[in-house]
Order: sequence, then C-alpha cells, then structure tokens
Amino acid sequence: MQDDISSSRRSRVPSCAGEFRQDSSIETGPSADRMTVDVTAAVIALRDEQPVVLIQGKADGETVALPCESYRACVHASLEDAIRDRIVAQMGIRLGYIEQLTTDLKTQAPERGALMRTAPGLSVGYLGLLRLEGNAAAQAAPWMNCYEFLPWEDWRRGRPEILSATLLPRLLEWAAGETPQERAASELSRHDRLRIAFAIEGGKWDDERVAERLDILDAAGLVPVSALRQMRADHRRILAAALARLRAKIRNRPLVFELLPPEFTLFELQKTVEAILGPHLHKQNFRRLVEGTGLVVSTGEVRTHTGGRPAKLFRFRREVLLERPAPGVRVKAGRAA
Amino acid sequence: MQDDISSSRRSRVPSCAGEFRQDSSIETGPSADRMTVDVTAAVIALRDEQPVVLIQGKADGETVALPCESYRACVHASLEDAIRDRIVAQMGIRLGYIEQLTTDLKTQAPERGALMRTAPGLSVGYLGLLRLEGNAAAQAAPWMNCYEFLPWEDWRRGRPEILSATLLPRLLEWAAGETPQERAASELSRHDRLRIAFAIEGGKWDDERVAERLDILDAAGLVPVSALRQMRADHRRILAAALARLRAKIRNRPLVFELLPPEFTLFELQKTVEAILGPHLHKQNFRRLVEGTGLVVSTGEVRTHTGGRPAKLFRFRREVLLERPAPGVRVKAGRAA
DNA sequence: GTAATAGTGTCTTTCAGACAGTATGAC
DNA sequence: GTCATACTGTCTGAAAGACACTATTAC
Repeated sequence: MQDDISSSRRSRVPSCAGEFRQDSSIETGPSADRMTVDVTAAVIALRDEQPVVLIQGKADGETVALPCESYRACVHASLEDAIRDRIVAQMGIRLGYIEQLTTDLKTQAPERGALMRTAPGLSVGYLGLLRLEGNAAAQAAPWMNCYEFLPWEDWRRGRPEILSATLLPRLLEWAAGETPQERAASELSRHDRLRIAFAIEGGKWDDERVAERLDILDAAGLVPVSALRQMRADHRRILAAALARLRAKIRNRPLVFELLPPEFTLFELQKTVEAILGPHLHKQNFRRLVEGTGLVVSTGEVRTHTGGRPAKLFRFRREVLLERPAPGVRVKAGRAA
Repeated sequence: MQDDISSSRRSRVPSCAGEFRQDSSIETGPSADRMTVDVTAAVIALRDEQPVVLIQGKADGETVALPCESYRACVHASLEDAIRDRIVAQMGIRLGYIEQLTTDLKTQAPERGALMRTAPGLSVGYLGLLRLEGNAAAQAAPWMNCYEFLPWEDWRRGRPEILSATLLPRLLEWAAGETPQERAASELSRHDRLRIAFAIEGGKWDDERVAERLDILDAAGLVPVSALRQMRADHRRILAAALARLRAKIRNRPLVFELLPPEFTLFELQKTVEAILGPHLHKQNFRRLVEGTGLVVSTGEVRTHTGGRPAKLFRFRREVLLERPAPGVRVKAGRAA
C-alpha cells in the first residue's frame, strides 16, 4: 500500500471521473484511494405476529450479524445483486422487495499498538422484505425478533419497560453530563435531543426516529445493556435504518403486502401493521381506513376457526397504484409519550 | 490489475469483513475488488423565486456537471466531508444542510474497440441546501434553474407545456411499442408505469415520483429532446433524486428554512414552497396552516414596499421541533392531472 | 380616490378517533 | 345459552379547502 501525499487538498478545479473513461492509469488513481465495499441487508419478515430479521448463522449468545457480502465487480452485476446472490447462495432464499439504505465508511476502531494497514472500506445497507408463508427455505433460515436488538422500539404493549426502568434514567444522566463546550458546539442540547427522540416531558413518540434513538444510546454508552441482544454495531445501525425506512414507507406505499400472504383477514393486516409501527388504531377505524381507501378488496372467501365469527378474506387491490398517488396504510405518526 | 477467478460464487458461508481487522493481506482482497468512489452533490438554493442548483464551471451550451469529488481515505474524514471540502475549496462555499441520497455503480458504457481497463467505481449522491442571502461567495458561484434539467417537474404555471406537447405523445408511442416478452417479464406494463408516473388518464400527479419519471423518459430515449438542458446522465439522476427527496422531506421536516433568510414574509415562504412542490394552496389556507401549527412566529417587524399593505415578518420557530413529531409544511401530495 | 398586496372570519366537507351496538361462529 | 371474535352505524371534533371580506400601503 503506497501513500499518496500529492493528492492532499487541491485548489485547482479537477473534473471528477467522467462517464466514459479510457485511460485507467490516470483516472483510477493509486490503490490507496480504492475502497473495499461491503453490502449488508436487514431482511425483515413476519412470523407469529412478530417482525423478524434474517441473521447470519445461529445466535448462541454470541454477537449476531446480518447477511453481508463483499462486492466484487467481476462477480456481481450490481450492488443489489451482490446481496441478493449472497442470500440465495447461503440460504436458498430469493428476496422479494429490496431497497437501498445508506452508505457509510466501515468503522475501524484503532487497535492499541497494532498498525492498521487495512484498506479503507465502504458499507452499503439494504432493507429487504420477505413473505415466509409457503417458503420452506425461508422458514428454515435463522430469524430473530427485530425488537430483541431494539427493544425500546416495541410499543405494542404500551411503553416498553426497558425505557422507563433502565434507559431513560441513564439517558438523563448522560444529558446532565454535557459540557459547556459541547453545548456551544452543537445546535441542540443533549437534553433537547432526548426530548425530540425519546418523547420525554410530554412530547410525542415519533416511531420513525429509530436511527436517531440508536445514535443517542450509542453516544451515551447504553447499547451494551444486559437486556439487549448483542449485534455487530454497524449491523445494528443498518437494522435501525431498515426499521425506520419500513415504518416511514409503510404509510405511503403498499409495502405491508410484501410481508403478508396473498389472502389475509383485516385483523391479520392490522396485526402486521402494528408489529411494525406499534398500536395505532381501533379495530373499527382501521377497517374503515383500509377498506375505504380501496387498498384491499374482499375475495368473497372467509376464514373459519378464528375463535369467533368467521372473518372475510381480503387481498391487496393492485389497481390502487393507478388511482392514488401514495397508497399505504395511512395511520398517523406520533403517539403520546 | 490482476484477475481473481477464485472468488467467483461460493457456497460456503464466509463472514464478511468484521468491525476490527488486523490482517489486511487477507481481508482486503485483490485490488480488482476495490472500487474508486465519487461523491457528487446536488446543492439547491433559491434565487428569484426559482429553485437553482450549483453547477461545475459555466454552462455554455455544453453538458453541465454537478460538483463532485473522488473520495480519498487519506484526505477526507468522511464521505460527506469529501463533498463539503470540495465545495469549500472550489467555490469558498460552506454548505449548510447535507443529506445522503443513493449509491450506484458508475455507469461505464463499453466503447467500441477500446479495452475498458478502468477500475470499477461507486458514486454516492448528496442533496445539499444553501441560503444565498448574505453569502457573497455563494451568489458568485454558477447556478442554474433546476427545472431547466427537469422541465416537466415545474407545475407552477399549470401543466408544463413540454409534457403535453412533446413528451406525452412520444411516451404513449413508447408504451405502445412494448413487446409481449417485456410485458410478461415485468410486473407493470409500460402503460401502467406511465399512468402512475405521469398521471395520464385522470390519475393524480405525484410530485415525489421525480426519479421514476426520469427513468421512464430515459428508457423511452426522450431525455435528449431539444428543449432540455444537457447534463451528465448520472448527474441528472442525482438531481432528480435530490428534488424528490426535498419534495418528500419538506412536508415532514422544517427544511424550507434552510433556503430562506432568517426573516421572511408568509408570502415569501409560500413562494419558496411552491418553487419546490408546485402550487398547492390558496394564500389564506397556507397562512393558517403554517401559523396554526406553530412552525413560524411573527417577529413584530414588517416589510414595506411590497406593492401593497406591508407584510409581517416571520421567523422559524425552532421550538416546534420539541413539540411535534414531524414538523413541516404539511401540504398534501397529489394534484389533478 | 384606485390598484395592489396583506390579512381575517366563516362555511362546508372530510376524516380521524371514539363510542355503542349487532352478527356469527365454537363450545 | 355463553364467550369470543367479526363487523356496522353514528357521533364528535379537528382540520382541509373554498369563499367573502377587511386592512394598509403606494401612487
């Protein structure tokens, strides 16, 4: 690995690499400026009314990892294919929906004494969605409940215990420990960041601020709390970003149906939405909301043995894509703290 | 550049590069699998009630480019810093808001006869926002109206002329030219994609589907129409992604204020929102919307010489961040076609 | 005064959210 | 019959959207 001191800050105006390049010896630069690229996916599915995420290998108390792959230009046609192919090769699962999240530098903590001569690396995150029903390979793969890694995000049984009992008191300490220098350097105080992200002091819990909350917990050193499943730090971030994106998008695009079987009852649909977003709507209103907007249509069939009156089966009404600009389960954001 | 045939598809389960690496000779792989990384920004500002984008150099009828930089791990602390530093170095402008868009493989059209020995590359796009007021360096920099590159997106004076006159007829031809094979391979027909993206046949124009529309126009070969300013294809995509992101986010986050001076009249605020989104609201309702939600607060000052009655000046009310989960200019999506 | 822009009051429609109540199965 | 779940009807309050109207400047 050779250093490239000559390439420090320039004031001339270099045009960056054009679309069509022919002279690689000039354009590509020294290898020190080339990066390895990892592609990682948080693939989310629904099992037993729980949002679950596909993991790598088994989780016997060890640090869990998401499926990931090193991108190789000579092998993979695209970044997306790299992670798709990886999951097919390893588990025989073909992903349905896939969507890019963010790209970050790979974190490399400097090791004491050891000279870090690793190549600089990029990490591209993806959100994947998968329907488990009727997919034996997928059902055989290792999944874990998303909320084991982000337990403060699960509001289905009210405010999560871990928040009030463990995290909030320690977060308030963290906020109190802010130095004047830090306060002056940042636009928002630690306390205000807490108020916005964690809805303390009467704010509203914004279910989409998943990544922001993980950032704060990280900064406060609270991620290695005992109640939490361990996961590679960068992968937990990708999972948080995936959950945030899914929560945001489920409201505007018909993404829930990627998780459900083709036919489902309205109550199953509601349970699925609530597994992702938290409890939002009374049953009656949810029905009206989702039927009234033309998002689903009855198949005429019913499901018996529900424990009570048989439930009508519904299917996603694809035509809604042509009718409404942003079809999704339009439940409101924000809830009382 | 050496080939690495041994690295083709594997069925074993390789763990991808861990967080902390020590042995670079094993982990980094051959240089063939390392990528050059470009970082490109669509920096948007407001000038004379027009949304403008910062461009590279002058545009004398040539193909326009956005500011971009090759990421160098030894120079730039982060991807974001790479583009920030670039814009400071070249134009002396310090960006305010910045946000990552998507990461794609750099397009490399194979040249006839020429052996393409370029390194594979990634391109990371960014959206930047800038306030021109009181920023001499920024005012001196070269800007162009965003809608010169995406004229079909400007609905401020009603349905854009270029749509009905030039694009739609040719798009319908394109839709009619769909082969049965293509139809079978894709979930949506060309015609349905048109209906969704371009709101033909009574659909609603979804102002956030900017990238989708550019994709279709590209596929139909319509981007090099004469009425359009030429821009590097990959940069036009980044601009489209930036506009889409800005349109989506302006509704949920107080982003408009990054474009406006600290004090402004409500009409100026409305004009700014409309420059980005298109005409959405009657003046009276816009006032109520934006004042009623506590997004802005009167400073007590007025602006005279407006041509009529003096207008009260307002400023962004930062406290709204603490009160509401998703504060933004909550105008509705979708409009009649 | 007129012209032009700024700003207010109010009506209607829509819809989220909550309530009470009915329907149909398993047992 | 009871119990549990599925489903329907209706009320209320908030807010979107449209309209008519008043206010304050420049000229």
